[in-house]
Amino acid sequence: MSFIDEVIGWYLVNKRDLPWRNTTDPYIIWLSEIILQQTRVEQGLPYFYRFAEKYPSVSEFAAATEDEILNLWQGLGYYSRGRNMHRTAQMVMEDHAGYFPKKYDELIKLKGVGEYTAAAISSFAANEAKAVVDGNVFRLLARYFGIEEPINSPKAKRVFTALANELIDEKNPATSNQALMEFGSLQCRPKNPLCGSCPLQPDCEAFKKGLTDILPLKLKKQVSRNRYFSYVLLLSDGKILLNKRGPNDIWQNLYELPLIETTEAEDALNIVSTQGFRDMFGRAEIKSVYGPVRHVLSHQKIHAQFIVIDTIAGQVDLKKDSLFFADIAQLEHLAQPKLIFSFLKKFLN
DNA sequence: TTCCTGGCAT
DNA sequence: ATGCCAGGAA
Repeated sequence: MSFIDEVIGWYLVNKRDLPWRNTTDPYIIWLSEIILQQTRVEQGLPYFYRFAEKYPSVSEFAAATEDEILNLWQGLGYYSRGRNMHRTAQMVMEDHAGYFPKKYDELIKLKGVGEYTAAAISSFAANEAKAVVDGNVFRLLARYFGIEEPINSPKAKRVFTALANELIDEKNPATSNQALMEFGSLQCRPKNPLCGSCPLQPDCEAFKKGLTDILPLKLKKQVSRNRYFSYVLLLSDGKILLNKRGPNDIWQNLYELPLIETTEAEDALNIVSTQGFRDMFGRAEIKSVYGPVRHVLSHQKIHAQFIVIDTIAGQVDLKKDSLFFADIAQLEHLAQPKLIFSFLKKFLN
């Protein structure tokens, strides 16, 4: 039996029953695929249900505000996915009369939809024979064929996509694609792959050569930079001072506390005497300090401390127009990075 | 603690 | 080539 037939046979027996596998609605499939980018099924599943329920079709999604989308997205990470989805929903309403596209060539034009997602939606919704190549497929192919090209090298995507397109079952592209990913995810998993029960074991190059632990090869990522965030918590009359983050940095359009950033770790006492702090708050009394709290992103390590201060609201200078007072009760409607909402949740309760 | 996983945009 | 996020595993 051929490689792909083995994998499909395994899939039909072992597949998980996931909600987006029981539909050919490209909107629902798109929803699930974007949520599942860089995200585990178990983590994405509750978000998928929330989005599918609140926005049953692309028109409801497009009618929402970006704040509403990001609020529902809160905690999932990679927030550009949420922002791009919002723009894409509006593109679909305007350019496609509300009919979500299902052909690869149209899908690839949408914001946040790259080669993988376009192949996934077009094959699942319209049985287009485009091979999906996600992390699971990279790993499975690298091992089975003993490919030593690092999967994050510049040419890797070309090489693996070409191979996957040769292997795809042209008669059942949707099942073929699902099967490859599910097999990679559950059987040929990153750590401790289940070679003992693997139907591909006899022909697997990595297994035969004892290379399952080192394949796929991956170039080392560079070190991350340190950033020191001193957040200022100012409560006044049941209101809290917030900042909406802007472009060209992490957490775009999300809400956080007012922030003094420094290049080194600084004591809270030094922070309140910086020009940036004085501009915003004038003189203030430090009531307490929490931290440091470390928060790791792909290329940055955030060292945060939270400085609780006391001052008179009237003295606060809101000249930075991204600063504003919000009702505490309003907080749950404003999307915040995990670092912020975890702290506020703990502090305010 | 540290390490690792995971698509797209620029 | 590099930045974006969170959480599970080691």
